[in-house]
Amino acid sequence: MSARNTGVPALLNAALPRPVPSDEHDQCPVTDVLRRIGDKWTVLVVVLLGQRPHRFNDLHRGIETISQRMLTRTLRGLAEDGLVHREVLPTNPPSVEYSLTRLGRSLLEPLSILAEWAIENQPVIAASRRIHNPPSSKG
Amino acid sequence: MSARNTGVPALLNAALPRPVPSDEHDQCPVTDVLRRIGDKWTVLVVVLLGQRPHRFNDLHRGIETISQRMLTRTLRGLAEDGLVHREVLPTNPPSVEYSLTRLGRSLLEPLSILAEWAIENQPVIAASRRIHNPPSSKG
DNA sequence: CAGGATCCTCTCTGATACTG
DNA sequence: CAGTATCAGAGAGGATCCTG
Repeated sequence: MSARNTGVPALLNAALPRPVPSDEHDQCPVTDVLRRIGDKWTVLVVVLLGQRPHRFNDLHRGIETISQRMLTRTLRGLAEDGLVHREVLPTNPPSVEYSLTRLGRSLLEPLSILAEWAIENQPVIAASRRIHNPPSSKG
Repeated sequence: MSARNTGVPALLNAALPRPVPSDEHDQCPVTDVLRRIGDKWTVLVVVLLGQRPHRFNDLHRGIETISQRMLTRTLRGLAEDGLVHREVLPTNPPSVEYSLTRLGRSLLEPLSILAEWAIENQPVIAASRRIHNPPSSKG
């Protein structure tokens, strides 16, 4: 019970002592990461690649509702950040294999913790939404 | 070294056994949470409220570059999900105090872990981006 | 003080068609 | 197979003006 029982984590508490860094917010690594994994498909792709490497159409079939365009963009963004490794295999026709880098795999841990929180508190959040968005206040 | 040394967290590994839940992805609580905190201001507001309760213009001044519109929307979303409590104080003119709920405070923990990861790996990510986005491949 | 209403811009996302 | 290019719609985000 060292850091587990800390109500307010030290890291977030120590930061932001000023009125408002303004442009510092744009360059904040936390904001940066959140905006990358906060899109529609990134996390799902990361999780799938966390299970095993995938080829492009392998992922495409694996997700079904994702468009090639978004899959391409998602993989591109992940590769650009060094979370995913893209390797062209010398087959015929050429195939491309995507896999998590060490950095990408390391993201799985904090992600799983957040996922655990989300799953655990889903009912509370859903209930709160129902209260604030009554289906219809009596008909 | 129970869960700390696990390369791939059990939670994420156990999930998604199927080809692709498709609509299940839209209702996934993890995706849901990520899309809420993945926007531009939510996390910053949560962190500020994690330090102490704030009034509306208190937050507005505290962030500076946020528009009233986005601050309103952000607080609204957070209150709707039950992460933030909105209380109208009987002052004249009326003031409104925002504070984290217990649910909101509980989010600080997983958030700080992700923040720690982001800060720790920021240099690697930035370096990867520079490699993939050369400022100009020589003239 | 704490917003609401309106207008505008940009990005995300998706559907479709085409290519090496 | 693994993409690229283009078009179109929805939502995020911001600026400005107005209100109780």
